Amino acid sequence: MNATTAPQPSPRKRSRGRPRVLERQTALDQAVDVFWDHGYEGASLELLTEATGVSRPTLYSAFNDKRSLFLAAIDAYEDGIGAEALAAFEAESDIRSAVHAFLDVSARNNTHPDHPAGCLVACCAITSAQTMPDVRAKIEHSFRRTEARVCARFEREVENGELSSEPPANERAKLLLDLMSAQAVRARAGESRDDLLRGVNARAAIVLAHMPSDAKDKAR
Amino acid sequence: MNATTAPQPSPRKRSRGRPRVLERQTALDQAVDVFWDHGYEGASLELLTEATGVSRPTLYSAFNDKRSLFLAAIDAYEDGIGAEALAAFEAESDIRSAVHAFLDVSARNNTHPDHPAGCLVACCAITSAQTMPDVRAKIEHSFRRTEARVCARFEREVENGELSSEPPANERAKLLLDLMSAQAVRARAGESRDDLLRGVNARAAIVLAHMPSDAKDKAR
DNA sequence: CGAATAATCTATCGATCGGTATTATATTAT
DNA sequence: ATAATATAATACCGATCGATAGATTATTCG
Repeated sequence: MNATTAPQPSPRKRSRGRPRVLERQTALDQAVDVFWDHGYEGASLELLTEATGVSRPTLYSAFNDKRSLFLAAIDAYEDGIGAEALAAFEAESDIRSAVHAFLDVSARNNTHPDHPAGCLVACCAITSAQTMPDVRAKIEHSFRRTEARVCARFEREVENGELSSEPPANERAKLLLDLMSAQAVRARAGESRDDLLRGVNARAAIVLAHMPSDAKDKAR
Repeated sequence: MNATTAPQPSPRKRSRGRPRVLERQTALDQAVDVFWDHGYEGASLELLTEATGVSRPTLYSAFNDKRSLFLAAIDAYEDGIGAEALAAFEAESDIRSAVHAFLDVSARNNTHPDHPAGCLVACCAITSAQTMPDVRAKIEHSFRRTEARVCARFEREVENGELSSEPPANERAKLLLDLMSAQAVRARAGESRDDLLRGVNARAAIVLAHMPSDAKDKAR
């Protein structure tokens, strides 16, 4: 769970003044789609207020400025859509199903009709990584975390004898994340949902295959 | 070779008026770095004129507007830095060396100290793919082309008996491009040149390995 | 009922955006 | 020289940028 900005008590305490109409999470979800479509620089306050349905000052009272809103939107994405692939991965008991589910959910989210193509993090925030150090740190942390969780699972499966110890679990985890990133790029470049889904089986097989990291191994 | 805008006769004909100081290719190379750093929306005319060293109207006389300049910059990138990995791939006679060179050059370009991190196409233009259809088309075309060239080479190697026919050459090609995209994302997310280069051997081995696309194949 | 409080919106800020009309400058042709 | 021509820079355009001051509205407390 991320806590970049102040929390919002769930059963909101009846307080004195005018009742709040801005629902933080809802507004964030709308903002996510705007940033996802246009990137940070391309997401104007006009687009953001239009999408969230609240005025500029209301948005600024909840989030400090556009930059903070962007960071909060990245968190919201990572806690929501961005977390689904890993959740699906961890929900499967069979490692083959788990890898498949990870890529399948990822592919579907990258081409979901209700959202922009690709991945907010891999396709949009990544652009801002060069100029906004905290965005880069956020992306790096997110990748590291997912990779660590996947790696841990792979290590368990090696112990269970379900996965070969070669290549090492951490390399296998890196590979799975690489293929996730690549799917996002492909989706953003226009690859259709069907095409992407057709590739899931092959990608899952690659991740699960026994592939010695020793480059001298014969390929023929 | 791309020809989005008017060509510039190489031994420029001595013409009547004031001699031209703007060197199209040089200006484009500078513009590439600005877009690469800031993305399309973040690359202001002020940054672009500062980088190219010419004034706004001069830039507009050579390229029609910011959008056209961006498209031309993408072309310049693809014809230059973006073409190096494929060139290195095709320059190697041994397929193992070729795959390694492709990933190695790609990794080095993604972390070159003289340029922004990552890849202009995969990390910056990709953001604009959602809002600028011709950018998306350009990316798609570029990917397709590289993939086709790699695929053709793989097919030849299968005929030569240097590569197994399973997985099919086109899947192997897709995989190599996926790993290239993933390297770009990783570089942009902050992965160091050394870390990236350390992964090249493993990635090359994955591409070269015999990995049946049949998902039922045992992974243990 | 006011008074106090809190959240909202209208209207507007200066700065910067992409883009251009105009003028200045450097060359060749006559 | 002077005219013709081509390129470049100065200065500025309206529009939009992110951000905010101040007025407005809706609620609770006394």
